[in-house]
Amino acid sequence: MSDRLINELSHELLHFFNGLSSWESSVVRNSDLSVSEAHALEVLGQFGRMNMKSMAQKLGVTTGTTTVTVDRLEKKDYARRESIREDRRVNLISLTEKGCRAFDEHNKFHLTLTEQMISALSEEESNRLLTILKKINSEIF
Amino acid sequence: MSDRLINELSHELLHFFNGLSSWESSVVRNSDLSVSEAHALEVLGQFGRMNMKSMAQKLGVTTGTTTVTVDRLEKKDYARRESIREDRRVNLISLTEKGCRAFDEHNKFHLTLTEQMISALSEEESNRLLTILKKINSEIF
DNA sequence: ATAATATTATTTGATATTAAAAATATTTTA
DNA sequence: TAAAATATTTTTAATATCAAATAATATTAT
Repeated sequence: MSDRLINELSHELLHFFNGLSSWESSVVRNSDLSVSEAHALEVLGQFGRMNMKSMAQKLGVTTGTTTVTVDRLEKKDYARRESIREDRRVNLISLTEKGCRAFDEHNKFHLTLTEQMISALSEEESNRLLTILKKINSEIF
Repeated sequence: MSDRLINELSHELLHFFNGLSSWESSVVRNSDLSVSEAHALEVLGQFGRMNMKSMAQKLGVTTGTTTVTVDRLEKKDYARRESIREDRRVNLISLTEKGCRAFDEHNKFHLTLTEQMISALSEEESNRLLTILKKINSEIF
């Protein structure tokens, strides 16, 4: 594979990633949530109710850290803990009404950004991008 | 533009972004640097010597935060401050030898990831991805 | 059934990181 | 030169993180 392609692509990917990052953090800054709280909200919104351990795994942090994050989300009424009969050690975490609304709201920002991107591309290119991302996501991430 | 395309693309973009994020943070965790230090190193490596203000802008944080980050990079001998005659308020920040090596090292990781992505795609798709990213980067980010 | 082991979540103590405000230093401009 | 603008540092308070210890509960082996 040509070095030129690798280098250029790496450079554009970095630019793209940095663009997404600063866009995301400006959205979060304008919200009621900290970065880690927002991340937790996304995970809960996307994957639904889950216990602390798998939440910690999805977030890539320890369960201790997750406990603190969930405490804060609970205090702000974005999430709740529920215990289950089958295993009294376990807490299932899920979004409250308010949490769901915040997740939807956040999602709208994502959709808006996606629309912006699409409008910079032809319809054919947009479809190609979708195909390409699906491949990369399923094979690498 | 079709809702289906927007939704799917948004979803894949989020997945892609999360994949990149956790990949990046695992690389950083295995290094001598914190996330913000690594970010600063990237900016300095990519854009070269600059003053605190423009560095803060590139990083998307305040100059106060940047001062602290540069302090740490300086202490670890990754970066240095240089003053200039023309304006004694100004410090120009640049990478040391060690900083340059770390930047190159970090860059190698990026190239490796890029190669992985390319190997999941056909040559045509890789070129298409480059074209698409260039468009998005120049028009949106 | 009991004892040993494993799992899940929380708490604690120590650092690291961050943003924002206040203080200081310097340059530019009127 | 005095005032305004700019750049930086310091300080403060909030947040984030981890590792280790603890508590509660489940599971497994004897």
